[in-house]
Amino acid sequence: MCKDKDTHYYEQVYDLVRLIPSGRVTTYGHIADYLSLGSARMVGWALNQSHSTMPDLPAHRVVNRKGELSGRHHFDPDYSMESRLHNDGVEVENNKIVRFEELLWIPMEQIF
DNA sequence: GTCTTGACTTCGG
DNA sequence: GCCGAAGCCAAGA
Repeated sequence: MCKDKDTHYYEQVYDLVRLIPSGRVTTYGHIADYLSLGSARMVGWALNQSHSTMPDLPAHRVVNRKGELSGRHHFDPDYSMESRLHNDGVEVENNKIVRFEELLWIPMEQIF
């Protein structure tokens, strides 16, 4: 870590998303709050760029505050979020995470 | 250089 | 409880 010019805020987002355990999900707001980005939109931008920089990023575990798979449209149709989440043991219904609050993974409480 | 859009969140009606 | 608007920061045109 602590790279000179490569220390972009997405790097922290990617690293945090990678730390998300299987079967768990998190929200943009919690990531932005933990990284002190100030806006959840920064997380969305980071994940948007992650398609080129970090294709292996488990972004399917990141959803909006409603527990909705808002970014599923940005995923590959053959590897949709529902499929990956279901593979992780997460139940998804109507593009929404079942028992979202129970599966919600907060970095501040887990790491800190 | 400014303006618009974007995988969001929160407040107000 | 649901819909509309504002706020926020960053990147692309």
